[in-house]
This record gives sequence, structure tokens and C-alpha cells, in this order.
Amino acid sequence: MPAAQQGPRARYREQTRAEIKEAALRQLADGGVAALALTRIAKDMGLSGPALYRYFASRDDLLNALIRDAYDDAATAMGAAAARSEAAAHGPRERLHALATAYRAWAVGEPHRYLLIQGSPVPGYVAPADTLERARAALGPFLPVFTGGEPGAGVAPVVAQMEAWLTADTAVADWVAAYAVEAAGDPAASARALAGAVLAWAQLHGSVGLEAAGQFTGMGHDGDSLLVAQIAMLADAFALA
Amino acid sequence: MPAAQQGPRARYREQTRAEIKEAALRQLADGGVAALALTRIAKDMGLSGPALYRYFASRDDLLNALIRDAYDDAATAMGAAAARSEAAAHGPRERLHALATAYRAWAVGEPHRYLLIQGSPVPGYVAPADTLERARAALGPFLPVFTGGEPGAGVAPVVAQMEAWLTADTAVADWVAAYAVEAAGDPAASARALAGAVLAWAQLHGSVGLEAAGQFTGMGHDGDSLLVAQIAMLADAFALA
DNA sequence: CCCTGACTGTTAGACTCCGTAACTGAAGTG
DNA sequence: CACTTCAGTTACGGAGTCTAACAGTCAGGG
Repeated sequence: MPAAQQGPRARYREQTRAEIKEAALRQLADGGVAALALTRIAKDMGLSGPALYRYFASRDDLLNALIRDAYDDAATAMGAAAARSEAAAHGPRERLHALATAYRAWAVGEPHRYLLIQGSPVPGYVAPADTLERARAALGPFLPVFTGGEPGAGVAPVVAQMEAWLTADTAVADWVAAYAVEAAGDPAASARALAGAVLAWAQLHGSVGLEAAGQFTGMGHDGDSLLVAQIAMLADAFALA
Repeated sequence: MPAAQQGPRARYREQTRAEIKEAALRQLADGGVAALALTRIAKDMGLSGPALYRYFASRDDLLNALIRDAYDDAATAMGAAAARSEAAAHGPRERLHALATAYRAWAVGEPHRYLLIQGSPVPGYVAPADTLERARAALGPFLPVFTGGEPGAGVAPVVAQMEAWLTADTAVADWVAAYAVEAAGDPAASARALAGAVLAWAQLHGSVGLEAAGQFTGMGHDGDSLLVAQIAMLADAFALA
């Protein structure tokens, strides 16, 4: 829905919202979530304090908007990587590699945004419903990679659990069906896909999350080779070609 | 150094510091880092605001103390698990399993403390020097597990990088030598140990970090089976017995 | 035994930030 | 052209960090 012909007022409003989010991301980049202060943003923009409340109901509201944007951004990055790899007629192993690399590139390119969506949440925090959908869009491209895999003994329990989850939660089943089209109607293949994607998520968060949090600074390896090793293990566990 | 015969004043001081940290952990547990407020702690303890500054120079100082404690706690938990597994004469694979399970148990038992040490840091934050040492103490028990492994092709690049790191950083070499006594003087075995430990760290953070951050709530699997699958992959990659 | 000094606590206050209330001016809209 | 909507303002209350100045108290040396 392009806000183009929404009237000049609405357009200006969207523009200002975007400008606020830009300033917020700058503050986020140096100083973390704690450093994001509405008053400071206002000062940066030449506005005065409460004016921002015309655009965002609260600091949390702004933060949620940033989270949404980050998910969307990550999802499009992953979708693009999937399309590229698809176009290159890669095999599953190579596709997994491409997706993982894209994931890491996005995350370490903007670590503050990665930490925003995958970092420490407030204990009481419950993500808005659409967040779950966006997260699924970001991880969806991993699903079709594993449909043709042959899970080894180590990961078999996870596959079994996923099969149960698929029957219990239709939303998840729909998600899997939407991305892993080959597996549609095949419970075993769907469970494989889901298990692979979840494991990929965990593997990725392992190295990428630590790297984004700066835990690797001063260490004698680069995050890329670590990630490559992790996804190689995962590909082996599913006997990907 | 037991503060027992340090005079009654110093003893009382330590006791109050501990009491403050307790209250701080309670606030941390429900509400996250953002909810930790010195004034509220003071109110909880029947004190009034600035009194706490007699015990901690600042909010950050208190936070650092909590981080130190958390590392120490995690390190002793891991050390105990290692000792238990050693006593049971477990093989490397079983030892890895025991260590990983202990790691997860500590982390999900007190997720706020795990997130405190492995979660999102402030961008400009530089850990105090002793933190690195404590982190090494927590991860050290993983080192000896991998000395006898045979790294497969997927993880070989990481092993190679670790070998280079070991020659470049004597502190790391000392750390490895201290925990992986079998590998002392054997560069290849030391590199294997280091690579295994770093990969184990990444694997663990993958599932445990996501679980501690609450990302698995409402999902159809338990964190334990995911972790078990991940360490099985790692054990396979090093061909552990 | 008492006196001194260090230590623990207090209140007052400066500063920052979030968020609300009430008001003002200037657009867009009928 | 009148009217309404909306963006912006100042004023304010509440919470939090931290400093400053001051008061009571207790340990330990002369």
C-alpha cells in the first residue's frame, strides 16, 4: 500500500516517522537500546520533546516499529538470497550455505538491529502477533532446503518432535507448506524441513549472535569460518547433497 | 580470602553488598536489565536512595559485580559437571553431553543471569580484564573433551585458524594447556581442543541463548532435544568416541 | 576510658528522561 | 470562507542516576 496518493498530510507524516526511525537507529547503533531516548531524537531533529508523541505513542511503540522494520529487512534479505541461490540451480547444501552466509551478512552488518530482534527481550515482553509472522518470513527460505534430506540418528528426535508440532499447530503447518512446496502433504518431509530450519536457526544464532554481541573481538578466528563449520555439520546431519 | 576476621565493619559491609545484589537479581529476574533501579533496591531494603552508593560506585558497578558473580557461578557449575563426568569415567562424547546439559541447566535455570553475560552488551562496553579470565574458566572444561578427536573436513578450517591463534596469543595457549593437559606441547591436539571448545560454545549459545531469550515459547519442541541434536552433530564432526 | 576519625546513613538538589495536559497556529477540507 | 484536524509548543509530574553537604555511630588508638 503505497502512501503516495494518501494526501500531502499523510505523506509528510510518514516522512517524519521515517526520519525519527533513522535517528533512532543511529542512537541504537552507538549506545544500544538503553541509549535510545526520545528527547534526544527530538533535539537532533530540532523538535522539542513531546512533539514525537504525535508520531509514536511511546518509546516502546517506536521500538516495536524498529523491530518490525528489522524483521522485514531481514526477511527480504533472506528472500533475495534464496532467489539468487535458486536461480543458480544450487544443490541443497550450497543453498544452505548461501542462506547462512546471507543471514550472517545481514546480522553483522547491522548488529544492533540483529540484537534488537534476537537479543535479550524484557521478561514480560510478548511480541505482537505480526512479529511471529515476520520471523517466519525470515526463516522460511531455510525450509525447502531440508525436504530431501535424510536426518541422521543425532537429529532424529528433533524431527519426531517437529512432526508432532506440525499436527498440533496448523499455522506452523501452513508456514511449512508455503515455503517447502515439495513437502506439501508429506508429513515426514514437512517434519524434516521444520527440524532443519529450526536447527539452522539455532546454529546460526550460535555464531552470529555471539559475533553480533561482540564476543569474538580479539579472538583468533573469523565468524565466517565458524559459521561455515556449523552449517557443514548441519548439512552432514541431514546428509544434504 | 575469607572476610571473616576482617573486623566486624568489613563483614557487615560485605553482607550488605550481598543483600543489595540479591535484591538486584530479583529485579533482574522480572523486568530485565532495564528494570534494575538503585532507588527501588534501596526502597526494598528500607534505605533511602543514595545510601547504596556507599556500596557500589554506580549502577554499572553493581551490574559488573553481578556479571562477575554470574561468570563465577557458571564456572563452578561447569567445573562440578566436569568432575562428575570425569569420576564416572565417561568417554569424550558422553562428557561433552554432560557438560552441555549442565551448561543449559544453568542457563535456563537463571535466564536473566545468562543473558547478563551472553546477551546484548552496550556497544561501547569493554569487559573488565578479569571477565575474560572468568569466561575461560567457564568454558575450560570443554577443552579436554576434544583433544583426542579427529576433526572432519567441515571443521578443519576452524582448527587451522585455532592453531594460528595459539601461536599468536600465549594467554590462550596457557589456558588450553591448563585444561587440556593431555594436549600440552602438542600443537595439533591443542588446536583441536580449542576449535572444539569454541564450536561447542557457539553450538550451545545457539539453542540455549534462544531458549533463555524466550524465543522457543509456544514452539513444539523442548530446548533439551535441540541441544542434544546440536552436540551430537559436533561430536560427529570430531568423531568423538 | 575517652576521643578521634572513618564509615554509614540522611536530606536537598541538579540533571535526564518518559509521558500528559493544555494551548496555539497553520495547514487541509467541506 | 469557515471549520476542523493536526503538528507543534510550553508547563508539569514522576522516576531514575548521581553529587554534595550534613549527622549520627561505632571501632580502635592514645
